[in-house]
Amino acid sequence: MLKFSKRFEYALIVMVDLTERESDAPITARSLAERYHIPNEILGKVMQALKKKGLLNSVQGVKGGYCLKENDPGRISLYSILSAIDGPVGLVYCLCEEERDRACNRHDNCNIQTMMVGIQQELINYLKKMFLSDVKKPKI
Amino acid sequence: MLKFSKRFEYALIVMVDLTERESDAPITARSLAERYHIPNEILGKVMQALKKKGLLNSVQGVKGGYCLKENDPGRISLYSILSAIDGPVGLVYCLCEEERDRACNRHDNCNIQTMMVGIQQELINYLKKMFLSDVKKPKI
DNA sequence: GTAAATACGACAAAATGAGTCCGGTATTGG
DNA sequence: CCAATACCGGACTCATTTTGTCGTATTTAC
Repeated sequence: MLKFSKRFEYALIVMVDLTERESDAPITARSLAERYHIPNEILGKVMQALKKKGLLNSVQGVKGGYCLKENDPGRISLYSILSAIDGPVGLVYCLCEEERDRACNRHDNCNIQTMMVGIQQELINYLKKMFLSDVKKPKI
Repeated sequence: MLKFSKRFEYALIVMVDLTERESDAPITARSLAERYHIPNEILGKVMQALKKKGLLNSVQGVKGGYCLKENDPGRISLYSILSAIDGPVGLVYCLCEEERDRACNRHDNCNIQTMMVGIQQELINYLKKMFLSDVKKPKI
């Protein structure tokens, strides 16, 4: 039904939260989970994924936690967050590199592929141009 | 994972097909299903939905079938097709009128709502501006 | 050493989507 | 009239995906 995943929502929430903090002391996943009413373990995995993709740094052990790798919210695009969590954007299977095998069997007589490419590109371009710094002032 | 539904793909395929025909004689759902390798009953329901939403006309009985209600492909927007099949676009539950009850429990301290509204509006605007006549010449 | 935290994999539960089956109604053509 | 065709629509199953849970390591501050 064309919905963002919860995981992406969670990721967005914590990324925005982290950009709004002054201190860059590491924040635990647990404290963020409690603050935003997100299941603990889930948020843990989401943040691990964000770390793996180079969006967050992590510190293990007591007093550990996560903090932004790139501190300038004007350089963190929504696209980087989305693709970190949900993998590469592919509105239909045949446009998703890693899922080509699940594509339809229309191939040569597919009459909508060109259109799909256009829609997808438009969406991706927009998400690449939207940064966390744009939160309060959405581009119409 | 932010994917269009198969039903929407199917709807798009048949709508494009119908705009490319010269004759406006009704086409059976079955023949289109066979042509594009789409399960018969599924396509039937998709086209029924398109009819209900005023995008197609239908003729019952032998020699019956479906044809476009609006013949000018420059007046059929992708948005009208998407919302006919998948209901109103709502990238997250809290932005979907009919699913407010499933929204999160962050409410007042949700820090991403403004951003979400922006993304969704951008997508909707684009889909409203894209018509079937733009199929072969996608806007970059 | 213990407690608190990340890291990670396997699993369970819930939600969604895709597809099937059934019977009904309308219309054409013989 | 009758049979065949095709639209209509609801209930259901099945598969996939998403979401969430559990358990267990590993790291580190104190």
